[in-house]
Amino acid sequence: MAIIVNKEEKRRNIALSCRELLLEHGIDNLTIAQIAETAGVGKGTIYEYFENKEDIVFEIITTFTDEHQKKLISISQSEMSVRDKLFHFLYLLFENETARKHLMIYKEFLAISLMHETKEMLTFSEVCREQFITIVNDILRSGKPDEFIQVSASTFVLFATGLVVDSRLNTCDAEKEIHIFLDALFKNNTGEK
Amino acid sequence: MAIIVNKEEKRRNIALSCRELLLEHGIDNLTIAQIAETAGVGKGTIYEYFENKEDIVFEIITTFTDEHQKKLISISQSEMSVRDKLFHFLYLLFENETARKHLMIYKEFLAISLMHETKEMLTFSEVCREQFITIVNDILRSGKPDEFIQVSASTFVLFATGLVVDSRLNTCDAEKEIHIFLDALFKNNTGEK
DNA sequence: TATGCTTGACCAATGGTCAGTCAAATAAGG
DNA sequence: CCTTATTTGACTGACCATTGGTCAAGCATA
Repeated sequence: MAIIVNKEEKRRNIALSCRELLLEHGIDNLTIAQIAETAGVGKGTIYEYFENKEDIVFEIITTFTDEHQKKLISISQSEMSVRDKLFHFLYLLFENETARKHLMIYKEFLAISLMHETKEMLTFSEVCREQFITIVNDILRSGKPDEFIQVSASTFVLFATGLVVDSRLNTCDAEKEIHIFLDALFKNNTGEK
Repeated sequence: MAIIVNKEEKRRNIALSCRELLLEHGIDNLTIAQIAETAGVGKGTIYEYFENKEDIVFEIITTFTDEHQKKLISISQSEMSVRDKLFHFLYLLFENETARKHLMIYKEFLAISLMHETKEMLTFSEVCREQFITIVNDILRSGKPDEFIQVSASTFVLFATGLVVDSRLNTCDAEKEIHIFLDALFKNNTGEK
């Protein structure tokens, strides 16, 4: 017999070694040749571990979303008020330069996912959505009675998606829009007419 | 002198002749060769009237969005209640097979726009967003006093964008989500705690 | 004839393939 | 236990097909 490599691990390692490359070039300007070179393997080897280009990009993006999820959960479990938690949940992708790079990657992932609705893409997106909804529900339930607001987590997540997409426009200031959204929710909740 | 053609008109005609082609194949599986053949011109001619592939797709999509805008305005000017207007505003892209095809096109436009943030794309998206906001504001203002709800038009449009994107997922039932969203807005408005 | 529209052969870039090579582990032979 | 042969999975990069985009030549009309 010959060498047996851990396919999963190597797959992950190739992905990890190309994170910076993806941040620098964006999905569309990333070539397989670059990926192979950066990972230090031949072009053919890439196709030993990945189905196609999407598959690689997908794996790299997963390394980012894993990080993002952890941060969201840490926000959910923090000691902030419900409103502050919700704000940071939404604002996490905008709060600094690094976050904005991740936002860019996430937008490009959405782009691919919208254009080629492959089964893997959809499944992954569904899982992410479910996780987001779970986290928002945790946040909503974590509040004291006077912090209770009446809004479905799924509505919240839809707003978040819209924010990611439309934040590319100059006329859409993410921070401002989040505050407007939250103001509406919390103001309506005070019972005023 | 030789023939002088109306560039704008020919551009538009090429776009119009390729609407079905786009609906059938989707953006990514649409080739310039197909476009040229369908439009009945040589491949080189395409580049006489369009900068690049995006530019063509963009023009075709414009023929769809123009239609969509008109329908939205007609909803805005109808005699429905504010809630019904808002519902149809959001549900317009989901209500039948034809609409869903347009939805598909719009999603692919978003995909392109997210991946290549060219100046033209952004400008076009900004204009659309402004128009949507104007229409929603018209709807909100058209209500009788007892229909008044406190929500910013931009929040509404962000939700709409999120809905377009996430509607590709099985776990996101557009009609249901719209009702949940509107329920929250109109329920909160009754002043209950 | 002059002008400018039209064309399709051609080019470059790139995602993906595959026949061949390499090297480690095992088997066989002494 | 050492040496050699063999097997087999990993790896490679030249090559292929597709396709977006170019351009020199041709064509038709005023």
